[in-house]
Amino acid sequence: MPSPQSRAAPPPRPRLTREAVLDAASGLVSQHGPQALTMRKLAAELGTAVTSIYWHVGNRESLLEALVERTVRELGEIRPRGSTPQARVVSIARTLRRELRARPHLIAMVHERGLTERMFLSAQRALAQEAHAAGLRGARAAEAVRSVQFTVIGHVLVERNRERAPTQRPGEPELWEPAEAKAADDPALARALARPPDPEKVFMASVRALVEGLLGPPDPPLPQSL
Amino acid sequence: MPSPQSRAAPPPRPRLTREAVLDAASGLVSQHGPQALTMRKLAAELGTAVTSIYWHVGNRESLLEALVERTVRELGEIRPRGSTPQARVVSIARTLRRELRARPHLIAMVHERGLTERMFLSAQRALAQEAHAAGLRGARAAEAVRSVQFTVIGHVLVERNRERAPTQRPGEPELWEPAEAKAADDPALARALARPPDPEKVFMASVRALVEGLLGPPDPPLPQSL
DNA sequence: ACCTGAACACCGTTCAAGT
DNA sequence: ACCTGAACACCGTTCAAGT
Repeated sequence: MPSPQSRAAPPPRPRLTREAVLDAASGLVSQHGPQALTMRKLAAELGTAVTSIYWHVGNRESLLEALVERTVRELGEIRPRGSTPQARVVSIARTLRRELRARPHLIAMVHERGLTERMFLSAQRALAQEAHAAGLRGARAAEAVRSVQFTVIGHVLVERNRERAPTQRPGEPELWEPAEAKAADDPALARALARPPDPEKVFMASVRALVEGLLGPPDPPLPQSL
Repeated sequence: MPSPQSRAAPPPRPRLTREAVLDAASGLVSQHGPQALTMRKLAAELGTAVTSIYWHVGNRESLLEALVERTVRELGEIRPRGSTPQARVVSIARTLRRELRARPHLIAMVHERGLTERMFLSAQRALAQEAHAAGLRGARAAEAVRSVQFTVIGHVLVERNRERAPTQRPGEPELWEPAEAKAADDPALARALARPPDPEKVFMASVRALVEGLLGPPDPPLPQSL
């Protein structure tokens, strides 16, 4: 007898709980996407009747909502690094990108439910501080904050889009092949566009150019030996 | 007798055709989103048996694929306007934004299937030309093209996200209310962030800043009186 | 308070049969 | 070549009934 107080009871399946349901659901979604989450599969995974799940989480839609809510909450505080406002804004952008890319399916669900922006509120505060430090004030500073915010979120969405893309015909390679390239005035440009882009490079180049356009070039942090 | 060759035939329902199926499906999707497109509703709309549809389009998934294909094809050629490369790039960005926002549901489907980028190939060509005209060459020009491309697509995705968003609690207004604003060093900034952003303004500010960061300030088109 | 199976109304898809 | 209804395997959800 493994446990003294309950003899002959069926194996120690712990009581079904809302948390257990969410965990199992999160597992299904993380691995195979939300379409893999059916109430019947979930029940099988949990070893309960389908209808028990309804008692704990209401219905499928509010189950998904709970998962999204959890994901939004999980995205932690942002700690900017760097010695100039420009560098710190770039570091915020970088951190956000990394966090988002770690949870593709769940982030997609957050996006579908229109909560992407809410997930970014703490980042928004950090950006506001840096805009202020760079000398921007009032409405202009707010505009800069939002430009960075929209651009970062946007790039992450575009990247995700590219990753899910099936092989595209006609794709960039075909369209920028030598034939076209000869006609172009810049063969090196044509060749570069024929290669698949490095999304991280594009992201960093965009963010740097945007930040410079918004905040201007950084002040030299210290008088150098010159 | 309305038509001589066929007396007593049931009303002149024209033969079911692939095009008719696509049109009806497109209507359902455009108005109520892809989840409103069920094979049974579609059949009812067309006045045929559910199974007839399968003969013409295969199955639901390839029907949706055909709709997406159509949408990608419909996005026309881009005609840049303006007298400097900078202005022309901005005009390209503007046009793309408008085209995309005219077909929200279909564009979302293009996005879900990872074809957003393919839809942008003609725009990419136009951007490459402008980057070249601005003096960028080779890999640097390609990077600029992609920065603009990613940024524009990204902003459109973010905007769509915001539009579908349910009212968010806690939202920006609550989080940037006076209480917080007092603590901030810039009350005007806090007030500006408490107001809902004007997406068009954010878009234009981002694109302008990005283009300046990438291409530099435009040359004066003509020597001015000074 | 928690769990259950039966039943309902919906799906997409296949298939043999019609014309 | 085109269209049909019946049937299958799957859904999410409700509900009365159990403990």
